[in-house]
Parts: sequence; structure tokens; C-alpha cells
Amino acid sequence: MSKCEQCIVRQFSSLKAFNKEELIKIANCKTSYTIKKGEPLFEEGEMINGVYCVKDGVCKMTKLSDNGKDQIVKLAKPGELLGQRSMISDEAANLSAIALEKMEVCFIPKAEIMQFFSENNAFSMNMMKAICGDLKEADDHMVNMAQKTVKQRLAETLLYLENSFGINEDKTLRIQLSREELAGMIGTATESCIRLLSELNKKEIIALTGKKITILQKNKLKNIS
Amino acid sequence: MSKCEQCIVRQFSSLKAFNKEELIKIANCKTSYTIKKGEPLFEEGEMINGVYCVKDGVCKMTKLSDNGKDQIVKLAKPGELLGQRSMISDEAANLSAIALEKMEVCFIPKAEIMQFFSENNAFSMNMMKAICGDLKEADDHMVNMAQKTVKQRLAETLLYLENSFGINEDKTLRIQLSREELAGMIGTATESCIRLLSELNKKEIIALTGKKITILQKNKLKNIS
DNA sequence: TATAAAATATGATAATTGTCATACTTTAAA
DNA sequence: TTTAAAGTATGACAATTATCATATTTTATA
Repeated sequence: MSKCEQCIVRQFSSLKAFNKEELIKIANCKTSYTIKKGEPLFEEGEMINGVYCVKDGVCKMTKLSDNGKDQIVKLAKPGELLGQRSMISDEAANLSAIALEKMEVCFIPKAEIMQFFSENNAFSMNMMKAICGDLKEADDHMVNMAQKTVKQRLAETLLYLENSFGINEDKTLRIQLSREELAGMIGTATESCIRLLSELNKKEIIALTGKKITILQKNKLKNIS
Repeated sequence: MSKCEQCIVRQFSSLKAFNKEELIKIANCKTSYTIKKGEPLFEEGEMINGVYCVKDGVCKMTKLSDNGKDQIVKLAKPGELLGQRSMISDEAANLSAIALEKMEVCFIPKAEIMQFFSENNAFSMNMMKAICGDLKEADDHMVNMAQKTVKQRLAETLLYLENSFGINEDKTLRIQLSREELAGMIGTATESCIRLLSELNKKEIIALTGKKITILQKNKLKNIS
């Protein structure tokens, strides 16, 4: 059982509101998990009864649409808390969380969180702000889905991946998504996604090296999006 | 200055957590407004510094997309609080609220709300749940926008309008949206929206009487959506 | 009431996007 | 290492949707 006190990522989440004593209390009730790439943290429809704190690794939050395709609603990275909405609403998870790479996560049971809610005002305010941030992003995302073309959404998504998750030493995007996943993010058919990537590749706006993607001309992508 | 105590709609919002004394306090700091059809309660980019409580009438929450079209993100009806997200995030409004019919609203300043946050746990829990509900709806809406066809989204929207806002004595939808607004709700061009309405009209799934819409075959709409 | 303006409707056409077929490449498992 | 399976790529075509033009109807205003 590791100490939450020494965990750097807590600085980036609502948990930053906690003092030493509170952190020790959390450390005593939490469970740590290692999740392999491709495995779920939790799935749509499950009752979670707590929140997961992402310590390391990135996961996709997906929802199965009526037509059978998985839509990626957002990507979550270290420092984020997952399952907050379901816990507060007392409902089953609306989204599945699937690891895109090996992950280290901690689970904090609902009972503890709820107790802190009434005891630590800064903490509940932080969590509220986090959910409000998610809501704003979701609204913006929805407008993009409704109003932008697939090409625009692809350009925007590539820029988002670079900005939010960075690049490797060889300039390729650090986050590796399959074409199917990328299509699921922009909301289109896999073939359409592949076709548009090829087009950007031919125009030398991006470079494709196997599964890896490099953004060559950021400004041109910005113009498209 | 009307009494919040006697206002029925409070039962449907987070404000239901308040006792007599708290309601009197709210009544003393609130401001009441009448908003004419077509006028804004507030607009995207404005700092609101409080929340609006919808007492009567319906409004659309819109966001101007990059291509210049107004996307309707949601409709708000009596009992709903507006501006919660902006107030909590301490940010400008992300959406505009425009009255679709004559509205009666009350404005409660941020300072009062924040005080109740620390004093009344049920209230802050209620507000959190409301925002969580919005988040779930936004995520679901996003998936629909990304994965469904315009026809499916139109069918779904018509059903939503009937379920959420009801019908008049003549069976027409109570909420009257212009074709442009309906198009802005489903995320498509006005002409496309009109064309699909005509199609449903010819198939006698709906009836168009001027601006008014009547759903004739609910089950067929469900099959489409 | 007359008239202009706005909203609704429809056709023609082009652009976008999805679907199916198929080939090639990479990855994983025997 | 071989083989199967999965992922990536591309062509052909169909379906969907947007855009522009124009007609008709409704609404608002003088």
C-alpha cells in the first residue's frame, strides 16, 4: 500500500485539497490496481461505488452507440478522477474506461469520498469544478460533432492529441490509437478516417510511419479545423 | 418581490433542499425578470455571477459554432437553474440562453449560493447531481451527433419535444421551433431539416400545419431513431 | 390593407461520407 | 518460422447531406 502523500498526481486532481491526515486516511482505504493495455477499468452499465484515480497511463472513455460502434467520448490521463459522475448520481457508469496503455490506478470507495464531502469544502468545490469542466468540454465537443465536417474533426483531433499528450523523441504522437479508435474519436467510419489520413499524408501535412503519426505542418491543420 | 416559499417550481430544482428560513433569505436577495420571446437571458461570453431560476417559459441554450451557425445544446424549462456551471467554474457563460416564449425568471447572486454551499449539504449535493445529469445528457447527445444520421436525429428530437414539453389540445407539439431552430437542434442545414420533415409528412408519420407539427405515428418515429 | 421581409418549400447539383469488396501489411499465436 | 488473424489501405459505388437557386407562403410593418 503506497502513500498518497507521496503521489505526485494528486496535485492535479480534486485530491489536492487534502492535508496530511486526510491523505493518510485515503491511503488506508484505497486499493491499487495495475491495468493492462486493452483491459477495462470499468464498463458502461456497471455500478462503480467509488472513484478511480489515474496514477499512470492513459485510457479511453467510450460509449457504445445504437449502431454498434464505440464512440470515444474523452481520453483520461494521470491526475484525473474517473467515475465521479456515476458515484454522485448514484447511477451505473455511462461510459466504459479502457486502458490505452499499461495503467496504474487507485480506487477510493464512495463512503470515504462522501465523508470528505461534508468535512472538506475545498475538496467538494474542486470536484464540482472538475465535473463542470467536463460538462463544458462535452458541450463544446457536441457542437463540433454537429457542425464540423469529418475532415475538420480529424484535424482538430490530431492537434488535440499532440497538445494534450505530447510527442516522442522521433516527433511522432505519443498516444497511439488504432485507425478504428481514431475513427471512433472523430465519429466516422474507419475507412473514411484512413482515407483522410492518407490525404493529409500525401499533402505532407502529416507523416504516417506504420501506426505512428507525425504532425508536420501544425498551421495547416489549424486552418483545416 | 414574490415569496420563494410559495413558488412551486423550486420543488423541481436544487432549491428543494431549503427550509422556510433559507427560502426567505433567498427571496430577499433575488431579482425577478420577465423576458420576452426571442430575448436573451444571458449570452455566451458574459460573466453571470449567479444563477437564473426558470419560473415559467422555455428557453434554448445555444452555442455559436465556428461555421457561424447556432447549435442548440439543450432546452431549459421551469424548475431548472441556469448558469450553474459558469458560476462554479468562475468562467464566462459557455452558452447563450434565449427565450423561446415569454419567460419569468429569478436571479440569485453567486454570493448567496456560495454561502448555502457551505451551510447546506443537501443543497450542494442537489446541485452537483443536477450538473452530473447535464453531463450525462451531454455525453449521450454527443454520441448521437457523432453516430446517427440526420434523419435519426430528427426523429429522436421530435419524440423528445413531445415527451418533454407535451402537446396542445389539437395534438400539435407545444413547443414551436422554427425550421432553422429545429435544424440547429439536430445539427444540420435548414433545407435538409425541411426536406426530411416534408418526407415524414408525406409518409403521414407527422403532420405539418403551418409551423405546427403533430406526431401521428410515434412507433414509426421510434423505429427511425 | 398593401407591401416588404422573413420563413418555408422544393429542385438541381455537388460534395461529403458510408458501405462493400479486395489487397496488402503487420501482429500474434501455434 | 509459419500461419492465421487483425489492422491498414484503396477502389468502386451508393447514400446522405450541403449548397445554391428559386418559388411560394406566412408574418410583420407601414
